[in-house]
Amino acid sequence: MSSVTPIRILIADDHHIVRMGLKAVLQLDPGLCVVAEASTADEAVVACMATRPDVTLLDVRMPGNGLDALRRLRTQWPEVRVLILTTSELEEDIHRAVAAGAAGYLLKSVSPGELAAAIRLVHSGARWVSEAEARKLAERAATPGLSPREIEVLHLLIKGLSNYDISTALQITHSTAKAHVAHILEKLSAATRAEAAAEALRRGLVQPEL
Amino acid sequence: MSSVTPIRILIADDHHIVRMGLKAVLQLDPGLCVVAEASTADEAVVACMATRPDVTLLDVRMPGNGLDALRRLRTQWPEVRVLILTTSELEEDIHRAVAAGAAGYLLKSVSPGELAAAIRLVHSGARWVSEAEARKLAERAATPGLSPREIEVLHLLIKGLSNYDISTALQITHSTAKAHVAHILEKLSAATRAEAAAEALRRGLVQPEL
DNA sequence: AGAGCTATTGGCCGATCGGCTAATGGGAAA
DNA sequence: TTTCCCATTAGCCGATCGGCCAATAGCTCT
Repeated sequence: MSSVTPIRILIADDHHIVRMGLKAVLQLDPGLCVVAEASTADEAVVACMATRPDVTLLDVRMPGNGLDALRRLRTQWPEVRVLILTTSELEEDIHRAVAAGAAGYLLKSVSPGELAAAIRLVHSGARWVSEAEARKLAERAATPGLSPREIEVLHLLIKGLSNYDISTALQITHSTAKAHVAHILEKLSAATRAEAAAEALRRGLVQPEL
Repeated sequence: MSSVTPIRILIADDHHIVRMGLKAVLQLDPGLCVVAEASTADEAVVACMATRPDVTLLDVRMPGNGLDALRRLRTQWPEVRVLILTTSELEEDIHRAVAAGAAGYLLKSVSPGELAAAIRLVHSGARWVSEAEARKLAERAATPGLSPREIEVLHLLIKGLSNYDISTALQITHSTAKAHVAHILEKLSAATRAEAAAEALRRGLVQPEL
């Protein structure tokens, strides 16, 4: 029926293999048309602004930070419809993406049929977050977020610093460091700092560095 | 020159998109030929034994455990040449794969050219591990591994259990639990259990559950 | 037969943790 | 303005941690 104007799609993913796979999958559907590709966050912004696709498939984990690209796009072109397509199942990634205005969130394990359906949904103005990810979103929404200062403390805690060492590093008092750690434990529902460290990594609140 | 017999390849990956991408990339090279596909570990074993490909591209992270599939293949057919192609950069995954007899280890961010080159290398009998992963392998080899019992303790430690709670859970003495934790801290070069937890997750020694 | 690793247990001790209560000040939201 | 969150500081106290030394026993490798 609506075979007149295919949906114009931009693919933004740093994996060459994935880009090829997406093109192969999408070109099987006559209602879809890949109009541009990008392999970095910067390229994605440029390509999106230049070609003005109907839907952008974006990986949040890519060189230059895909999430930043999403934010930049939404700032300059609020009507842009970005469908996140990634392998990250971290609560934090899902939450940040949706908070930044993503129109949908899909894992790369998605089947071609579901992908096409999600693209059409997003193009029609709806939002689409896959079931498992939506559940994580709900969980995340129910728990309080850590303050920026607490995230700082969390980083040091994970490096194995004691409360005293943390207080020295942040130029605050031992009492204050203790208070931050206590808040972190409470917000993460952790009994010990070891559990808090594991939980923070599981949620994606901090990135394991190096 | 050697255009007579193309290298026969099996693709084992649970992502439909990736399988499509690999086929698209590999079919551009006349010296390569995809003869079969699998989307689970079991399928991979069956397909590999049935088609006897020259090289198998295998993702270690797939339903049914890709590593197990590798081990089963190597047991039944020791000459099998398996090239791991995955997104996992965890030291533990790399180490286990190579220890299980993988002929190579590549990340999915690999370029088509490098992929083809690696396939040819592996087919010729050589091993190929990408540079960054080889470095991690070397680091890993230099550090002592945790004993099975220590891994057990590690799991409980990450859940936030105290030494006493660990001793109760494992039906051992407080002293023994303390000793295990002390060994864990030493082997992971961690000053505290929080750092040990983070390091263990970073290396992939334990999987964040749920 | 030693050497080495693992699992186990015991005790001592100072440092650190985590819970508790309480207070101040700034900024933001209602 | 009142309320709420955040960052900050303070003290007390029992529980826990992490380092240290020492010992027994089983297993494997040499």
